[in-house]
Amino acid sequence: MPELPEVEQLVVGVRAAASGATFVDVTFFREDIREPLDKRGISDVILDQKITQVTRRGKYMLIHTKRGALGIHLGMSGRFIVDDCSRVSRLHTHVVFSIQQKTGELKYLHFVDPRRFGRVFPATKHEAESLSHTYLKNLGVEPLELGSNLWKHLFDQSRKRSTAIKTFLMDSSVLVGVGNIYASESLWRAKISPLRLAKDIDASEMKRLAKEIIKTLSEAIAAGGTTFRDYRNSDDKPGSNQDKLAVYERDTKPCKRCKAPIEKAVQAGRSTYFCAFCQN
DNA sequence: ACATTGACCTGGGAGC
DNA sequence: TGCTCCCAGGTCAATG
Repeated sequence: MPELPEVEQLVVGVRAAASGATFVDVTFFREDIREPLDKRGISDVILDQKITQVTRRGKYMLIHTKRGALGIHLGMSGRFIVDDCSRVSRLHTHVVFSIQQKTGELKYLHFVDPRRFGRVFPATKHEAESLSHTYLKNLGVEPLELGSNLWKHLFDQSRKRSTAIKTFLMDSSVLVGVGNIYASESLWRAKISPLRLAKDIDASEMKRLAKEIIKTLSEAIAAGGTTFRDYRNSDDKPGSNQDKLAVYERDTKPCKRCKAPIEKAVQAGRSTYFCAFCQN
């Protein structure tokens, strides 16, 4: 569900509310989310601990304390809402964290996830700092951190990959943060067909693609993320980037560049949207 | 090592 | 209205 821009938005919101605050309580309402909640481990890492920083790695948010970090992944339908109220007013609220801000004010972090594909987990200090936790250790590069070197990384990693370029972009061991929406959007902007094999993309095409990935993600962050269905930021508000999408869920509608009808294909079990006329 | 598929869940929309 | 079927911003284990 949320891809890099959405998680980045979330991190900014949680950082604003939680930096310097202290975890004072946690209540678990449901333990059997994707991985059974490690209540003991979570409590050990956060309770009575001050929040030192809030960071993002790929689609994971990490809320750090002196003892380690609380890891959050929203899966497809998760929300993480900063609320003034502890009352569980939303269906599928699985965990509520109570924090006390520096001002003494209490805030409540609600983890809500209907489909339960998300994750809430503890990481030790070492696992959090060296990113060696099981969920973090195999993640590929951060597109926005690599900048102008991104194309070279993608180029090198793809030389022997006979999978489609779109599927390759969504491989989190290569590159993090690009999911189903932004993979389609970046390829449209770069005028590259999602159906082509990764190894067949030449250097100049990969430069174009890398540049468009960075632009696509950055613009989506600036627009507050993309809300198709479930995504909400930490204030429980939708983003506005869905209004700017060129191809995602626009099949049969005219291409914004050449007016040919946008097509839909299925790759690795996921829908891909593209213009067969101007993406080559 | 790499590619593909199915499994994990609930909710909403389309079609009958 | 109500039913069934299909689809959805992601990962990961299992299989070839």
